[in-house]
Amino acid sequence: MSKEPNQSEPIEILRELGLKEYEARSFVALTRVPQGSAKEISEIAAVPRTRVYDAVDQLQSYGLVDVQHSTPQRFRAIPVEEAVALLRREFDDRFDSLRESLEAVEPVGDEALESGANVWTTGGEEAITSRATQFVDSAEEEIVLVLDGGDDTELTPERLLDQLRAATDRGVTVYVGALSEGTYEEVRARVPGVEVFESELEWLQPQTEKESERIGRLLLVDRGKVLLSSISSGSSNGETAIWSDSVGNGLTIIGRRLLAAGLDREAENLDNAERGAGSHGETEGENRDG
Amino acid sequence: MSKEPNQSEPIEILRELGLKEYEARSFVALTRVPQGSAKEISEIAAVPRTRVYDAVDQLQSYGLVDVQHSTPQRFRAIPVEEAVALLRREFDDRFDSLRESLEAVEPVGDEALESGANVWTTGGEEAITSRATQFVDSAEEEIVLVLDGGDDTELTPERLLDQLRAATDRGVTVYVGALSEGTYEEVRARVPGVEVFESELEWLQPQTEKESERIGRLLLVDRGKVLLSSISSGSSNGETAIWSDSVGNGLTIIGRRLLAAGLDREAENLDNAERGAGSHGETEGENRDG
DNA sequence: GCGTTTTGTGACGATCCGAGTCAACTACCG
DNA sequence: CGGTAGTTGACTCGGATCGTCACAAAACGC
Repeated sequence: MSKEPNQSEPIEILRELGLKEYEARSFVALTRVPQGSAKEISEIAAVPRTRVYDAVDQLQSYGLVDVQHSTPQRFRAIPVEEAVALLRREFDDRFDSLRESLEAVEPVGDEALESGANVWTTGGEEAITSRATQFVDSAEEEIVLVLDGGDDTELTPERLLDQLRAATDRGVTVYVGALSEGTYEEVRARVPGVEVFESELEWLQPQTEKESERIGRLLLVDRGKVLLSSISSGSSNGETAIWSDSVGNGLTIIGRRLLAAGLDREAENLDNAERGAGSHGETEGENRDG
Repeated sequence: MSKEPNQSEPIEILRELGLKEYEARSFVALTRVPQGSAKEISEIAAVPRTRVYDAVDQLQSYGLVDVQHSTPQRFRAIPVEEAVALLRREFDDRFDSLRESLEAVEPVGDEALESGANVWTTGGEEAITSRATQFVDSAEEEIVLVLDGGDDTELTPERLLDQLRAATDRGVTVYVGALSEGTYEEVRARVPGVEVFESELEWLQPQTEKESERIGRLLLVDRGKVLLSSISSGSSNGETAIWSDSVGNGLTIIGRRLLAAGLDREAENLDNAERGAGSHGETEGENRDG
């Protein structure tokens, strides 16, 4: 990927950090040359000459470039190291302010929070991992985790594995169903006390080729909390998860049944437990392939 | 209901972090209540009800809120702590990527950099302090620093004072002209070996009341490097500095003469040194306004 | 069961900001 | 003195966002 230095990447990032197109382009151009005039910048950055001045003016007020008020003017970017450090500090301050101000105005609601009584959905790999970690943390007896590993995304980050091990250490039984060799080995190595089963859950993977979504992770904690994430390969957002921490809802029933195929080797009796519940048919019977 | 004026601050910050107006408002509203429906959010956040859905949808893809797909839908913000951490991580990644990509494409220029041969201007307190610190660091013999302290802005941050002391430790003579009592004392306490003079430089402060700019700091290093910053009280950007690290230009001459009033007590002879130079005028006399 | 209210989805116009172009003004050079 | 290059400001255009509305679907009350 080092074929053609994609100089559009830093521009993109700088835009995300709040710079305008011209500002970002001009700055990147300036980092590629010891110093430059408006004309040179215009040529390197593909920015209209007459707009370079505005852009650089802004950049200067940010402290990212130095300006020489000669004729013609000459511009110079501060070292990359310095620039990144500058921006980082700036945003760090914002994060601090954000937390303060958010915590300051938070109290408004008076109703007690009725935590976990239904099914929620969460987006974003980070947030989902966070939720999964919380679930694992709260486990008292049993954890069942099925992963569709062996791909690009990192569904088993350090902290999640750490929490899994912590769970085993405190006596929680951990079952892991791995759908790929890599995940299988990795989990086994990191979490010694785990019970790994190569489940018969291959059907979790795309059943119809056309579908652009596939299962990411499936987590069942203490037979009451369930998290199921899907990953859309489309251009839209990445991982989305539905989860619940309350027992007795449809999702839990489904989750149990999904896991039953792999679990009944380990604990056959539990299968019976919700077989009764399943027999009268959930309305949630989505995706029941023929 | 009750609109506290300060709840607009987190919204502002969130916008700076890339969220849209409605997204920011909705999120802040959600942090103020354990959970809420679209209607409630609409009322708290002053966002059109029908647009709450779009906003929350985005927030969910960011991982900042959880969505309950019931009827009516219910929304819930992740804890503030978590949200800030999430955003912080996200931006940290961007900074890393930025640095990598910037350093990857940097080499383009072929002309050797002719460092410091003229007058530059820099914007932003951070960047200016950075530049000043570099100057102090490079000092070998003498440092002259005049501060207009006694105000809101922090023109003498820790690191600058530290560098000043380091300079004295390595044998550099440091003169400090303090225009206010507070600055005077602070510098004296932090930098033991310093020569402090209460200069006759009061004229550095606004001479005409209408002017909205005043001198921030004036730094002269080794009789060759000069940094002069002004602070505009206006609505525009804050501190701006002009500086040069080359001897013999007009700014240096001016800077020396400016300091002469305070310095000739300490070293009267130097005043004569550039009196001759100033008389016949430099060719670099750019910006010779008036 | 039926009508009303609330909720969710989509579309539409208004508005704002940034991108891009142009022309005029100023400073430098021959 | 005229030509060239540099610099600034004003202008148009387009896309994104804001704000409103209309309508279908679902829930609720009688």
